[in-house]
Amino acid sequence: MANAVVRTRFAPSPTGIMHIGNLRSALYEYLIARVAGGHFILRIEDTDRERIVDGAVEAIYNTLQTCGLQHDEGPDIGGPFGPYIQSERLPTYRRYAIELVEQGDAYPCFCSIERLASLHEEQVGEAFIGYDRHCRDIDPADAAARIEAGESYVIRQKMPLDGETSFTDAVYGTIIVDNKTLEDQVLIKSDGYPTYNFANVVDDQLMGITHVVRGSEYLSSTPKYNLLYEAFGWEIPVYVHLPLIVGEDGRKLSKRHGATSFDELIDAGYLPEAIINMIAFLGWSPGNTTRENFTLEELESAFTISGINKAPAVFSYKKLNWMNEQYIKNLPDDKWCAMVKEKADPLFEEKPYDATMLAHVLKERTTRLSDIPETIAFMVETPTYTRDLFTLKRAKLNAEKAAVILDALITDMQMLPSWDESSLHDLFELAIVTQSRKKGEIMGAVRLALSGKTITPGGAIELAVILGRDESLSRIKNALTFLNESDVVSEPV
RNA sequence: GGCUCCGUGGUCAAGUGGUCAAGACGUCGCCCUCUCAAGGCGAAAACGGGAGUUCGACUCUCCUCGGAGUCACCA
Repeated sequence: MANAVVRTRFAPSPTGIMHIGNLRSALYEYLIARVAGGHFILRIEDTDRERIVDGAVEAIYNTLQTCGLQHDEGPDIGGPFGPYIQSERLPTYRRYAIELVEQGDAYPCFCSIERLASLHEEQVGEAFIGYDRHCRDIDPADAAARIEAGESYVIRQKMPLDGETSFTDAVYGTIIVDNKTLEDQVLIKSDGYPTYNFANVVDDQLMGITHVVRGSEYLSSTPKYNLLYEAFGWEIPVYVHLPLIVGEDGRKLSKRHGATSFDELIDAGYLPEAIINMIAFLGWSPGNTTRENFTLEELESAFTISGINKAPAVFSYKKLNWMNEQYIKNLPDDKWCAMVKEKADPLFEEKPYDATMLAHVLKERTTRLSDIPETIAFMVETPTYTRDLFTLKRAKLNAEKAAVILDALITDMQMLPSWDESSLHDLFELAIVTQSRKKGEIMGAVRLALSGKTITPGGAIELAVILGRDESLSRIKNALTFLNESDVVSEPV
């Protein structure tokens, strides 16, 4: 095992959304393979025919691709150990199940669902004993005859009645359980499909999986899988159980905790790279550095199994926000500009605007892409002014002063040969001198007139560039009109 | 309830017998500043509890408390 090529697999069931817990499992599985120069396999576990959701498999492909978690083998690209969809491997599971029955490690069970249900009811309040092993000792010949007669049955694993089973997990260490706490679990269901409990063992073995990576919710059933490996005489893989991702209330993350699927996070305006970086650090840390921003590529060489933590981790949206801001700030300008345009174009419609400047201004002010429309809404709405708006305490600006300032400025602005950042900058700097005003007064007055908002992304010059000459001038004129007409009680300037 | 696991600031976490117990997010304050951000500086904030072992425990042992997971013909 030590010198074998590391092979890991991501084995989701196509039951709907890609939960971030699943995504993190996929990420760690991918990373453990990549770090060791091994292979990452995708396998679809669709053995529960009732829970299959249309389009779920496509969603899995899309998510993996969007995140850059490229698999080496899988249903869509094939590989030497296919098929990679469990529903296409039924004969294999049956063959192995029969082998187990023949060697006495499993048995057919004819108990009805109803009988099982009443069994559970009787056990309420009592210590768990599970299935009562009613069919465990049926004579093989009788059992064969009943199967022949068409009676419905399942195949159950025959657990040892005493002794204990132990195994060593790469993150949780050695775990020991009494065999008498193990139930004779179902291996093959009455519909002929295997259970996860059986299929995952058979497939992991047949597909040469060396490291079984999965959530810690499987920790307590792992001894049962090991008994299966032993019954077949197979080598037990390295187990890497991952701590749970929980919500703010400490419970297993679920829908009620907010956006918990990859798609929802994307819709909310988070970048895939930020999501990956974020979940990489949920339950893992590099240890020898305090750095927290790692790209997928960097993780591919930095990841370590020993850095995986045991305690459950709370998913923090606040930290995700910060992480997303970091990634936005590091985006190449052209790429960021395209993202901004995607959000801004529909708002501006036919109105012209300077997308480059808008992107520039938004780059250090955006937490989530989905926040952009609200942030820039004022740019496409006609500003409504109040005299209070023009009161800037620190710049010592008020409505009266603003009227004077803008009045003195508007002509020069109209005459400005080139409406660009440096020209506007020079014009305002000159005004500061000629009007003997402080920068805050001039800039503040213009910014307020252009936006109608006390808080704006960017300052006077940036807004003027974004809005363009016509819109800017029109807004300043409107502001001036308002200031003059509303100036009922004139105060000394 | 049985079994299994977990327990360092609000959150993510480093720490592997000797540290004034890192760092990050968030929070608060200051600086910068045409607003808001960004950025810079600084602050508050933790080893669940109790016994041991030891010259010395966050680190080892036991107990206890708390939390979680699991007990399906779901994965």
